[in-house]
Amino acid sequence: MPELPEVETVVRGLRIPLIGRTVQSIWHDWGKTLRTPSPDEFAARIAGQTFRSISRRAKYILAALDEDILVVHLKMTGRLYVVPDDAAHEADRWVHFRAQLDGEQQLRFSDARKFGFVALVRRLDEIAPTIGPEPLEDDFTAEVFAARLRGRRTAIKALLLDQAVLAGVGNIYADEALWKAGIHPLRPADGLTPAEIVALHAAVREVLAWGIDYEGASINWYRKPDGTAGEAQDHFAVYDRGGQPCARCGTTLVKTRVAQRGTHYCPACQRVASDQE
DNA sequence: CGGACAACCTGGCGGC
DNA sequence: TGCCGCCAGGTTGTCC
Repeated sequence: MPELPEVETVVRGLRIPLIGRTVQSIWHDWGKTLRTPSPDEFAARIAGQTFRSISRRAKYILAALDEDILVVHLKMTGRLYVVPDDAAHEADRWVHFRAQLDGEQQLRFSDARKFGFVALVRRLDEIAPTIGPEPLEDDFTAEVFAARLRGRRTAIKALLLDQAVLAGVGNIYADEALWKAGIHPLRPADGLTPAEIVALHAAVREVLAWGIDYEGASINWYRKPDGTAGEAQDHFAVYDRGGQPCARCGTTLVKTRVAQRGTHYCPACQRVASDQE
Protein backbone atom coordinates (compact mmCIF):
# COMPACT_ATOMS: atom_id res chain seq x y z
CA MET A 1 0.00 0.00 0.00
CA PRO A 2 2.05 2.87 1.12
CA GLU A 3 4.52 4.23 -1.38
CA LEU A 4 6.36 7.53 -1.28
CA PRO A 5 3.25 9.76 -1.51
CA GLU A 6 1.40 7.82 1.18
CA VAL A 7 4.38 7.79 3.54
CA GLU A 8 5.02 11.48 2.91
CA THR A 9 1.37 12.24 3.70
CA VAL A 10 1.61 10.33 6.97
CA VAL A 11 4.77 12.22 7.91
CA ARG A 12 3.16 15.58 7.20
CA GLY A 13 0.05 14.62 9.15
CA LEU A 14 2.02 13.59 12.21
CA ARG A 15 4.12 16.74 12.51
CA ILE A 16 1.62 18.74 14.54
CA PRO A 17 0.36 16.00 16.88
CA LEU A 18 3.74 14.35 17.48
CA ILE A 19 6.49 16.95 17.64
CA GLY A 20 7.10 18.13 21.19
CA ARG A 21 5.38 15.10 22.74
CA THR A 22 7.41 13.05 25.23
CA VAL A 23 7.21 9.25 25.37
CA GLN A 24 6.29 7.83 28.76
CA SER A 25 6.01 4.11 27.98
CA ILE A 26 5.37 1.64 25.19
CA TRP A 27 3.19 -1.42 24.64
CA HIS A 28 3.14 -4.10 21.97
CA ASP A 29 1.40 -7.41 21.42
CA TRP A 30 3.29 -8.94 18.49
CA GLY A 31 6.96 -9.74 18.87
CA LYS A 32 8.04 -9.02 15.33
CA THR A 33 6.49 -5.56 15.39
CA LEU A 34 9.44 -4.39 17.50
CA ARG A 35 12.29 -5.00 15.12
CA THR A 36 15.14 -3.74 17.28
CA PRO A 37 16.40 -3.46 19.98
CA SER A 38 15.01 -6.00 22.46
CA PRO A 39 11.68 -5.00 24.01
CA ASP A 40 13.31 -4.22 27.36
CA GLU A 41 15.98 -2.02 25.87
CA PHE A 42 13.48 -0.38 23.51
CA ALA A 43 11.23 0.56 26.43
CA ALA A 44 14.08 1.77 28.60
CA ARG A 45 15.71 3.89 25.89
CA ILE A 46 12.62 5.58 24.50
CA ALA A 47 11.07 6.55 27.83
CA GLY A 48 11.61 10.22 28.55
CA GLN A 49 12.68 11.14 25.03
CA THR A 50 10.82 13.89 23.18
CA PHE A 51 9.94 13.89 19.46
CA ARG A 52 11.90 16.68 17.80
CA SER A 53 11.19 16.22 14.09
CA ILE A 54 9.70 13.78 11.61
CA SER A 55 10.79 13.04 8.08
CA ARG A 56 10.85 10.36 5.40
CA ARG A 57 13.55 8.45 3.54
CA ALA A 58 12.26 6.17 0.77
CA LYS A 59 9.28 4.47 2.46
CA TYR A 60 10.71 4.72 5.98
CA ILE A 61 9.17 7.12 8.50
CA LEU A 62 11.86 8.71 10.67
CA ALA A 63 10.58 10.22 13.90
CA ALA A 64 13.60 11.80 15.55
CA LEU A 65 13.77 11.85 19.34
CA ASP A 66 16.41 13.47 21.55
CA GLU A 67 18.92 10.66 21.13
CA ASP A 68 17.30 8.03 18.93
CA ILE A 69 15.17 7.75 15.82
CA LEU A 70 11.88 5.86 15.88
CA VAL A 71 11.84 4.24 12.45
CA VAL A 72 8.54 2.90 11.14
CA HIS A 73 7.90 0.96 7.95
CA LEU A 74 4.25 0.52 6.99
CA LYS A 75 4.88 -2.23 4.42
CA MET A 76 1.50 -3.26 3.00
CA THR A 77 -1.11 -2.49 5.65
CA GLY A 78 0.52 -0.31 8.28
CA ARG A 79 -1.08 2.79 9.75
CA LEU A 80 0.50 5.30 12.11
CA TYR A 81 -1.44 7.96 13.98
CA VAL A 82 -1.85 9.89 17.21
CA VAL A 83 -5.10 9.77 19.16
CA PRO A 84 -6.24 10.66 22.68
CA ASP A 85 -5.76 7.93 25.30
CA ASP A 86 -9.46 7.20 25.37
CA ALA A 87 -9.87 6.75 21.60
CA ALA A 88 -11.77 3.51 21.04
CA HIS A 89 -9.59 0.48 20.44
CA GLU A 90 -12.47 -1.35 18.81
CA ALA A 91 -12.22 1.08 15.92
CA ASP A 92 -8.92 -0.50 14.88
CA ARG A 93 -8.35 -4.07 15.97
CA TRP A 94 -4.96 -4.32 14.30
CA VAL A 95 -2.97 -2.05 16.64
CA HIS A 96 0.23 -3.86 17.62
CA PHE A 97 2.30 -1.01 19.09
CA ARG A 98 1.47 2.01 21.20
CA ALA A 99 3.65 4.74 22.66
CA GLN A 100 2.05 6.56 25.55
CA LEU A 101 2.73 10.27 25.19
CA ASP A 102 2.29 13.17 27.53
CA GLY A 103 -0.84 15.27 27.07
CA GLU A 104 -2.98 12.11 27.25
CA GLN A 105 -2.13 11.18 23.68
CA GLN A 106 -0.99 7.90 22.16
CA LEU A 107 1.01 7.12 19.03
CA ARG A 108 -0.48 3.93 17.60
CA PHE A 109 0.88 1.59 14.94
CA SER A 110 -1.69 -0.67 13.33
CA ASP A 111 -0.88 -3.41 10.84
CA ALA A 112 -3.39 -6.05 9.74
CA ARG A 113 -0.83 -8.12 7.89
CA LYS A 114 1.99 -7.72 10.43
CA PHE A 115 4.65 -7.10 7.78
CA GLY A 116 5.52 -3.65 9.10
CA PHE A 117 7.70 -2.79 12.07
CA VAL A 118 8.96 -0.12 14.42
CA ALA A 119 12.60 0.17 15.38
CA LEU A 120 14.64 2.40 17.67
CA VAL A 121 18.04 3.24 16.23
CA ARG A 122 20.66 5.98 16.20
CA ARG A 123 20.88 5.91 12.45
CA LEU A 124 18.63 4.55 9.69
CA ASP A 125 21.46 2.58 8.12
CA GLU A 126 21.53 0.30 11.15
CA ILE A 127 18.46 -1.41 9.73
CA ALA A 128 18.02 -0.24 6.13
CA PRO A 129 19.95 -1.47 3.13
CA THR A 130 21.43 0.84 0.50
CA ILE A 131 18.75 3.21 -0.76
CA GLY A 132 18.86 5.12 -4.04
CA PRO A 133 18.25 8.85 -4.58
CA GLU A 134 15.06 10.61 -3.52
CA PRO A 135 13.19 11.23 -6.78
CA LEU A 136 11.68 14.56 -5.71
CA GLU A 137 14.96 16.12 -4.57
CA ASP A 138 16.45 18.80 -6.80
CA ASP A 139 19.66 16.85 -7.29
CA PHE A 140 17.78 13.92 -8.83
CA THR A 141 18.29 14.95 -12.43
CA ALA A 142 17.60 13.02 -15.62
CA GLU A 143 21.37 12.48 -15.87
CA VAL A 144 21.45 10.89 -12.43
CA PHE A 145 18.53 8.68 -13.42
CA ALA A 146 20.19 7.70 -16.69
CA ALA A 147 23.38 6.74 -14.88
CA ARG A 148 21.46 4.42 -12.59
CA LEU A 149 19.83 2.62 -15.53
CA ARG A 150 23.02 2.25 -17.53
CA GLY A 151 24.12 -1.32 -18.09
CA ARG A 152 20.98 -2.74 -16.57
CA ARG A 153 19.22 -5.10 -18.91
CA THR A 154 16.33 -5.89 -16.64
CA ALA A 155 12.78 -4.70 -17.25
CA ILE A 156 12.41 -1.00 -16.53
CA LYS A 157 9.48 -1.65 -14.20
CA ALA A 158 11.60 -3.97 -12.04
CA LEU A 159 14.22 -1.23 -11.71
CA LEU A 160 11.67 1.42 -10.80
CA LEU A 161 10.59 -0.85 -7.95
CA ASP A 162 14.18 -1.44 -6.79
CA GLN A 163 14.76 0.84 -3.79
CA ALA A 164 18.51 0.69 -4.36
CA VAL A 165 18.01 2.29 -7.77
CA LEU A 166 15.38 4.86 -6.81
CA ALA A 167 13.76 5.55 -3.44
CA GLY A 168 10.07 5.38 -2.77
CA VAL A 169 8.46 4.17 -6.01
CA GLY A 170 6.13 1.20 -5.57
CA ASN A 171 3.81 -0.78 -7.77
CA ILE A 172 1.12 1.83 -8.30
CA TYR A 173 3.30 4.79 -9.15
CA ALA A 174 5.61 2.66 -11.28
CA ASP A 175 2.68 1.73 -13.52
CA GLU A 176 1.41 5.31 -13.59
CA ALA A 177 4.81 6.75 -14.47
CA LEU A 178 5.41 4.25 -17.29
CA TRP A 179 2.00 5.03 -18.78
CA LYS A 180 2.62 8.76 -18.58
CA ALA A 181 5.98 8.36 -20.29
CA GLY A 182 4.57 5.99 -22.91
CA ILE A 183 7.01 3.20 -22.09
CA HIS A 184 6.19 -0.50 -21.91
CA PRO A 185 6.98 -2.00 -18.47
CA LEU A 186 9.04 -4.85 -19.98
CA ARG A 187 11.45 -2.63 -21.89
CA PRO A 188 15.06 -3.40 -20.91
CA ALA A 189 16.26 -0.39 -18.95
CA ASP A 190 19.46 0.08 -20.93
CA GLY A 191 17.48 0.10 -24.18
CA LEU A 192 15.63 3.32 -23.39
CA THR A 193 16.55 6.27 -25.57
CA PRO A 194 17.83 9.47 -23.94
CA ALA A 195 14.51 11.12 -24.76
CA GLU A 196 12.61 8.29 -23.13
CA ILE A 197 14.74 8.51 -19.99
CA VAL A 198 14.05 12.23 -19.80
CA ALA A 199 10.32 11.57 -20.22
CA LEU A 200 10.31 8.82 -17.60
CA HIS A 201 12.31 10.91 -15.17
CA ALA A 202 9.74 13.69 -15.47
CA ALA A 203 6.84 11.23 -15.27
CA VAL A 204 8.11 9.64 -12.06
CA ARG A 205 8.39 13.04 -10.42
CA GLU A 206 4.99 14.14 -11.69
CA VAL A 207 3.06 11.10 -10.52
CA LEU A 208 4.71 11.15 -7.11
CA ALA A 209 3.98 14.87 -6.76
CA TRP A 210 0.33 14.46 -7.64
CA GLY A 211 0.12 11.46 -5.34
CA ILE A 212 1.22 13.76 -2.53
CA ASP A 213 -1.16 16.50 -3.69
CA TYR A 214 -4.05 14.04 -3.45
CA GLU A 215 -2.73 12.85 -0.07
CA GLY A 216 -2.07 9.30 -1.19
CA ALA A 217 -4.05 6.44 -2.64
CA SER A 218 -6.49 4.56 -0.41
CA ILE A 219 -7.09 1.45 -2.50
CA ASN A 220 -7.53 -0.68 0.56
CA TRP A 221 -5.73 -0.18 3.87
CA TYR A 222 -4.00 3.15 3.65
CA ARG A 223 -5.38 5.97 5.77
CA LYS A 224 -4.03 9.39 6.58
CA PRO A 225 -3.12 9.97 10.24
CA ASP A 226 -6.50 11.66 10.74
CA GLY A 227 -8.21 8.43 9.68
CA THR A 228 -9.57 9.66 6.37
CA ALA A 229 -8.82 8.28 2.93
CA GLY A 230 -6.53 9.83 0.32
CA GLU A 231 -7.88 10.65 -3.12
CA ALA A 232 -5.11 9.65 -5.52
CA GLN A 233 -6.93 6.42 -6.45
CA ASP A 234 -9.60 8.55 -8.16
CA HIS A 235 -7.00 9.84 -10.59
CA PHE A 236 -5.16 6.74 -11.73
CA ALA A 237 -4.63 6.37 -15.45
CA VAL A 238 -3.84 2.63 -15.42
CA TYR A 239 -3.51 1.13 -11.96
CA ASP A 240 -6.40 -1.28 -11.29
CA ARG A 241 -8.00 -0.20 -14.57
CA GLY A 242 -7.46 -3.31 -16.68
CA GLY A 243 -10.31 -3.69 -19.18
CA GLN A 244 -11.06 0.02 -19.20
CA PRO A 245 -10.19 2.38 -22.06
CA CYS A 246 -6.87 4.22 -22.11
CA ALA A 247 -7.47 7.91 -21.47
CA ARG A 248 -4.92 8.79 -24.15
CA CYS A 249 -5.83 6.49 -27.04
CA GLY A 250 -8.97 4.58 -26.07
CA THR A 251 -7.36 1.15 -26.35
CA THR A 252 -8.42 -1.34 -23.68
CA LEU A 253 -5.91 -1.35 -20.83
CA VAL A 254 -4.28 -4.67 -19.96
CA LYS A 255 -3.36 -6.28 -16.67
CA THR A 256 -0.46 -8.71 -16.64
CA ARG A 257 2.48 -9.67 -14.44
CA VAL A 258 5.95 -8.13 -14.54
CA ALA A 259 8.59 -8.81 -11.90
CA GLN A 260 5.99 -10.91 -10.07
CA ARG A 261 3.77 -7.88 -9.58
CA GLY A 262 0.38 -7.00 -11.00
CA THR A 263 1.13 -4.63 -13.88
CA HIS A 264 -1.27 -2.38 -15.78
CA TYR A 265 -0.50 -0.70 -19.09
CA CYS A 266 -1.82 0.38 -22.46
CA PRO A 267 -0.76 -2.07 -25.18
CA ALA A 268 -1.08 0.60 -27.85
CA CYS A 269 0.59 3.72 -26.53
CA GLN A 270 3.27 2.27 -24.25
CA ARG A 271 6.00 1.42 -26.72
CA VAL A 272 7.61 -2.01 -26.65
CA ALA A 273 10.63 -0.78 -28.62
CA SER A 274 12.29 2.57 -29.05
CA ASP A 275 11.94 2.43 -32.83
CA GLN A 276 8.25 1.64 -32.79
CA GLU A 277 6.04 4.51 -33.59
C1' DC B 1 23.64 -9.33 -12.52
C1' DG B 2 19.06 -11.31 -13.07
C1' DG B 3 15.07 -13.89 -12.78
C1' DA B 4 11.99 -16.92 -10.30
C1' DC B 5 10.01 -18.01 -6.13
C1' DA B 6 9.08 -18.55 -1.27
C1' DA B 7 8.33 -16.28 3.10
C1' DC B 8 6.52 -13.07 6.27
C1' DC B 9 0.70 -12.58 7.58
C1' DT B 10 -4.22 -11.44 7.23
C1' DG B 11 -8.31 -9.80 4.99
C1' DG B 12 -11.29 -9.05 1.07
C1' DC B 13 -13.41 -10.52 -2.92
C1' DG B 14 -15.19 -13.35 -6.67
C1' DG B 15 -16.87 -17.82 -7.85
C1' DC B 16 -19.52 -21.84 -6.98
C1' DT C 1 -24.33 -18.24 3.74
C1' DG C 2 -20.23 -21.00 3.47
C1' DC C 3 -16.01 -22.55 1.75
C1' DC C 4 -12.05 -22.07 -1.43
C1' DG C 5 -8.77 -20.15 -4.05
C1' DC C 6 -6.68 -16.10 -5.40
C1' DC C 7 -5.13 -11.46 -4.91
C1' DA C 8 -2.97 -7.53 -2.40
C1' DG C 9 0.41 -1.17 -2.28
C1' DG C 10 6.69 -4.25 0.37
C1' DT C 11 10.98 -6.35 1.30
C1' DT C 12 14.36 -10.03 2.02
C1' DG C 13 16.61 -14.23 1.24
C1' DT C 14 17.72 -18.31 -1.50
C1' DC C 15 18.61 -20.91 -5.49
C1' DC C 16 20.13 -21.50 -10.28
